[in-house]
Amino acid sequence: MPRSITPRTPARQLERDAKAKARVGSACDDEFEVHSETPCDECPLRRRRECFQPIRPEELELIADMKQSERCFEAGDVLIAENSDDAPLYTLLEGWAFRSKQLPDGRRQILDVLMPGAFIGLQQRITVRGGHAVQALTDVRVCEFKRGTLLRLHEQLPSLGMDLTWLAANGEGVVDAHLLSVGRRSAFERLAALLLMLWERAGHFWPPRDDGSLPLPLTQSHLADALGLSLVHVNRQFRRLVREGLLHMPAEGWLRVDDEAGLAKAAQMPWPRNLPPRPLI
Amino acid sequence: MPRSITPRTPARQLERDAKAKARVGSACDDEFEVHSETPCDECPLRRRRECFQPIRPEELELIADMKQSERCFEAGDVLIAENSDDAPLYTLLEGWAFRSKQLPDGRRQILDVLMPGAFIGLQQRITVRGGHAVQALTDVRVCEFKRGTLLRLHEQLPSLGMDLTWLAANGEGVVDAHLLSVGRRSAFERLAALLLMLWERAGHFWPPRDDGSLPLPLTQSHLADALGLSLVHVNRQFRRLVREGLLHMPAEGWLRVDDEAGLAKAAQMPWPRNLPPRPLI
DNA sequence: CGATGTATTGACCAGCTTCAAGTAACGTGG
DNA sequence: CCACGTTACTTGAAGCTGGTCAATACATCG
Repeated sequence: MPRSITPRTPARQLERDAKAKARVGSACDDEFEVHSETPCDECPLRRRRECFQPIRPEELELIADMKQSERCFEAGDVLIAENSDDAPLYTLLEGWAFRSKQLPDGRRQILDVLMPGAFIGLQQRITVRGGHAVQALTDVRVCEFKRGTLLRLHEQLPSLGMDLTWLAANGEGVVDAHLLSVGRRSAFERLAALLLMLWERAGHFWPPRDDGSLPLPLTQSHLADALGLSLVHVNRQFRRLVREGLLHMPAEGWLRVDDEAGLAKAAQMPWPRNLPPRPLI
Repeated sequence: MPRSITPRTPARQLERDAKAKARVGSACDDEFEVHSETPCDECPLRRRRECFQPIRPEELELIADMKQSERCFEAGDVLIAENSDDAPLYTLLEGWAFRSKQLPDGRRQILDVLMPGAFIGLQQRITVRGGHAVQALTDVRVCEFKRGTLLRLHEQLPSLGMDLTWLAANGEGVVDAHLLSVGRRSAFERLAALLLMLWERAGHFWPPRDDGSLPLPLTQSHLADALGLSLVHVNRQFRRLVREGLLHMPAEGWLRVDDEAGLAKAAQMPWPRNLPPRPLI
């Protein structure tokens, strides 16, 4: 299986991502907004009890204290460059993003897809050796933390330090699962597994449209880079999933899974798979 | 369809790994040794200043306090099963091990190779959803920690809590790099990259033999499972690396890299790549 | 000395990439 | 309003990477 032929993402695509930066019109008007619009104790994310663990008042207070500002990025913007050694620390508040790494010749691997609540930049702060890039898939709003946040969270409230360890360890688990896919699942299984996971996670944050579909702001090119496949082959396998009645795309950017159990079977995944609530910092 | 795409590790192999458990003759006589043979403040691992960060006396004291015992496993033993929800916490003291995940039908992906100093079990303690298995490649000695170690390290010494976060985040970085390989490197590049990484890391812990070779207790079958390739194809690419004069195996289980720069070039990797010292807990 | 595990090699073929071409949707500027 | 450029999605044909099957060699071991 020539996954090793390893498709090289056309330079065109990478340029496109960069060019998106130049676009105008975003959900937020000021990229450099300095004041926090939303007080942490009213953070709408925390109301999603099924996603996030409850928090104690003193924890919330410390987090609010470490919050520096909110920032907005537009779809395609690079939040963190791959080799930045002084990356900021964010929590994703709204929108989609992804983490990726690249080979010198431009081949790109998407490591993980980020949804609200994701804690961004932990690795860059810690590991010296080349980290990963983080890029926005949609317009995005993040909460930026002050310098020294990691240390202070650990020192002042060990329970939050524990949460940081939790987030880091959980992140590794997510990549582990993805590596199993890319290494040992067929193209068909791989795509099924990824779409099922995205469908499950997206359901936690966005309400379905009237037709039951959820947003999926990944292009097939993104899916290809996430799965280690070529764009063309992702398309073929996607068509097959549709043909078999497991899912369909009512509109570009919208996905509807019609047979979750069937998709899970195609993906060789256990189902259902209730994810426990996670810490939100 | 063919699950054929992805090579399925023969059941034979997995059985073999299990059977190894039954073998006799190991470096340690008693698998259930309860007392710690080595006081933490004399831990020989800590003398490797180029690998591990220095530690303060109060940190060392707490760690020693949390140490429960040392245990030995034989090559092939399963230290942690893939779906155990109550896994212990270890630090690898001697020997080699690996982390892996499996699909229901037996296809196996090796996620990471573990060498001395590796902190084992963090993910299982944290993530509920199916974790990974940990298995010994050679006879192995580990330091087992008491229950509640994670919490106490965080609560009593935030600097150690920070180290835990460091280890977890770094672990994710390692898997990220591996995922880039499996997803986007050709078979040849992939094998070169893995061997180069193992060569580099092994050099930190084991002295070269007279012929300059280092131990490499992975069979080609292990390499295949780590790289998402078939055993046969790993062999072909390995022969090619030898043919091109980049490395060779003077004896089974021993590797000698003859041209590090050339291997790095074949692997599409930056070189040299000096790894910073890491925390040792 | 057969049994087992590991490395090696050849022959064949299939999964996936590449190349190429074509459709559709959208925004732009004339 | 309509050409025109851009991006995303589709589909077909050809060929390469890497999988499968099979057989050999070689070591270690009870």
